[in-house]
Amino acid sequence: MTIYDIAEKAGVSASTVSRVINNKPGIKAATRDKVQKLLKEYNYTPDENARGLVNKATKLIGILMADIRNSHHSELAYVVEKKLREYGYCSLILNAGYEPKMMAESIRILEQRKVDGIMLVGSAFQNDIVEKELRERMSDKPVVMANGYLDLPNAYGILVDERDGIRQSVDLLYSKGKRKIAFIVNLGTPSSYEKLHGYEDGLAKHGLSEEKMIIEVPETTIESGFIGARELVGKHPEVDAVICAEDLMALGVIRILNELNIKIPTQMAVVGVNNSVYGEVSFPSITTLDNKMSETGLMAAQILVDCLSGEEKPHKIMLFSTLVERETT
Amino acid sequence: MTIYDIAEKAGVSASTVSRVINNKPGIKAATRDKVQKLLKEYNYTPDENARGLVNKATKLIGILMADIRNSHHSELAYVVEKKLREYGYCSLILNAGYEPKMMAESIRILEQRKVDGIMLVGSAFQNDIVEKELRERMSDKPVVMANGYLDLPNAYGILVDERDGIRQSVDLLYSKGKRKIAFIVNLGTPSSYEKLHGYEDGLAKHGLSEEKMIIEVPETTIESGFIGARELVGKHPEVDAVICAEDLMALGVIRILNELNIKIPTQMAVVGVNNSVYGEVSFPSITTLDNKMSETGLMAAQILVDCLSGEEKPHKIMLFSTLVERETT
DNA sequence: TTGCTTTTTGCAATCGATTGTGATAATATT
DNA sequence: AATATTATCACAATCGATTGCAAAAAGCAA
Repeated sequence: MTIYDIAEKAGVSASTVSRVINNKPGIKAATRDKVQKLLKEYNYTPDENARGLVNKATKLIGILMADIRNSHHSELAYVVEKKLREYGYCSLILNAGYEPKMMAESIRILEQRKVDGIMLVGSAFQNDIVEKELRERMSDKPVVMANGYLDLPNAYGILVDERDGIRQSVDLLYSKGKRKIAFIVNLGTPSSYEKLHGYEDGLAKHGLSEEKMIIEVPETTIESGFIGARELVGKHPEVDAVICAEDLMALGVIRILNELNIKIPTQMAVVGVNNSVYGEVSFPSITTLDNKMSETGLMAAQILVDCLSGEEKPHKIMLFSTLVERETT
Repeated sequence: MTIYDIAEKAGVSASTVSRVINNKPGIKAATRDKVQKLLKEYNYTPDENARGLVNKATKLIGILMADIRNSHHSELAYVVEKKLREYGYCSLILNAGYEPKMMAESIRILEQRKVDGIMLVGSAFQNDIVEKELRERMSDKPVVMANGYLDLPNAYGILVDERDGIRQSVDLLYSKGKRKIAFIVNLGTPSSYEKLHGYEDGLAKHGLSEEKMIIEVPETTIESGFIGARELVGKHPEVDAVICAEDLMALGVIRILNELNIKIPTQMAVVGVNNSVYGEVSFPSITTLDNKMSETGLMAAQILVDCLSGEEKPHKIMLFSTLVERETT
C-alpha cells in the first residue's frame, strides 16, 4: 500500500493524499474525508524511510551503549527510549562495548542510518577516539551523553554529582554517631577520584580529616569487598563505619561482617554506591547512593528532543545524588 | 556527500559510482580505483534509507522487548543485537511493556519503519492481540520469538525446556540423598505449569510421587520466598529440599533458613530457576537452572538471518536447560 | 582503415514519499 | 453576465540511492 494506491482508489492525486496525511490545509472537507476513510480501510502507514529521504529527518535516534546488560545502562536506555518514543522518535540501539574502536565503528553505522541525533549511555564514551569520530561525522547533530560529558560544541552532558553524594554519606554516618569512617575504593577511573574527593570533603566538614582511612582494592567486585573487609577488621578494629565505592563491594563487606558476627549497623555501618539490585535483596539491605538513572535518562532524552526542535539548552547539567537509607545504617 | 557529488568529482556518472560501491562488474580498473579513492577521501557512506527504498530491504530488524531492564531480556537483546550486526543488520529496539495494546502499537511502528524482520524477546508476546497484529502487518516477514512460541506460518520460536530442567533438579536432589522434596511456585503463567509438570515428572521417576508437596505463593518475589519458607518449616518439618520456581524466591527462602539457623544444604537443600544475578552473590550461593539466554538469543538471531536469506528453518526449537551447581546443594 | 565484438559507461526510470507552482473549478463582486 | 478572487487540486521535481538498456569507447581481425 503506497500513497499512489490510495490516490488511485480515491480518484485524486498522490499529493492530495500526502496533504491529507500530514494535515496540510487547502483540501476540501469532502475529499479529505474520502481519503481518510480509504487510509483507514487499507490500514495505510507511510514509509518512514521514504519520508526521511525528502524531509531530511529520519526521526531515528542512535543510542550507543557500552553494555546493555549492565543494569544501570539498561535502566537509562529504558527511560530514554520511552521518552523519545513519546516524541515520535525511534531508537536505534547499538551495543558498542568498551573498546573505542568499536564505538567509532558504531558511530559510522549511525551516520549511515542518518540518525537525527545521538545518545551516549555511560561514561565509557568519554574518550578521544569517540570525540574525533563525532567531530568528523556528527558535527551537525545533537549528541547527548547520559552520565558523562564531552567537550564538543554540539554535545550535551548530564551527570550526577558523585562527589557530593559521598559527602552526604559521610554526613549520614556522622549523624549516626560514627567517627571512624573508612573508604573502600578501587582507584583508577575518573569517577573513583570524584568519590574520593567527596569522602575527603565529608571528613573535612566534620573536622575528621585526621581520621582518613582509605583502603584500596584491586577491582570493584564482591571479592574486593572481601579483601577490603578483612583488611579493615584486621588492621583497623577501631573503625565503626565504611563507605564502599560500589554496592557490589559493600555486599562483600557485609558477607564478611556477618561471618565474623560483627553487628550491622551498631558495630559497623556500611554504605554503598549505585543503588544496584543487590542492595535491596542483601541481608541486611544496603544503604546506598541513588545514581539517579531514571532522572538522568529522562533529562538526557528531553534535552535531545528539545535540541532537535531548535531550542537552546545548557551543555552540562549536574544532578544531585540522594541517599537511600536501609538496614546497614 | 551524495553519490552524485562523488560522481561529479570523479568525472563519471552516479551509476558508475554506485557500481563501484557495490562491487558490480563491468567497470574499468582505472575508474574503479579513481572512484574508490574519492570515496575514501570524502569519507562517503551510502544513505541506508535511500538504499532501502529501492532495494526493498532496510537491513533493519525490529526487536520488541517487554522490559529491557529485566536482566534476562537485556542478556538476550545483547547477543541478538551483536549477532545481527555481524550480518549487517541494525536493531530497532522498542520497549513494548507488558500490555498487549502497547505491543500492537509497537508492531505498527515497526511496520512503518519497514523492518526486514522482527524479534520478540520474552514470552509476554504470546497473546492473541500480538498474534493478530503480526498476522495483519507482518505476514510476509520472518518473526522470531526468543523464549516462546507463536503459531504463525512465518513465526519461529526458541525456548528452553523448563519441564525437563526441573526434572533434572529433582534428579540432582535425589542423588544428594534428598527424599522429601518440596516445590514453591506461583501458579498462573504457562511457564509455571511447565515447571510443575517437571517437578511431578522428577518425583515419578524416582517413585516419590506420594511425597509431592507443592507450596503455592502469591507472587514470584523475595517476599513470596519468605512466605513459602515459613510454611515449609512450620507445617512440613520433614522436608529436606526445596525447588523454587524462581531464584528470587530461593533468595527469600535462604534468608529465612539462615535466620532459623537451618543448615544449607545438609538440613535443607535449595534449588532456584533462572540463573539470575542474585544466585551468585547470595550467601550461600544458589544452585539454579541455567535459562540459556545467550544460547537462545544466538539461535534466535541466527534463525532470523537465515530466514532472511531464504533458508528453510524449523519453526520450533527446544534447548535443554542445565544445572548450575552451587552452595545450596 | 573498416567493420564487428566486447567492454565500459551514461541515461532515465524507479522506490515512496513531500512540496512549490500553476491550472482548474468554485465562489464572490460589480 | 462578465470578471475578479479564492479554494482545490494535479503536475512535476526532488530526496539518494539502484539497475536495465542503450550508447559510446575500446579492442580485435581482416
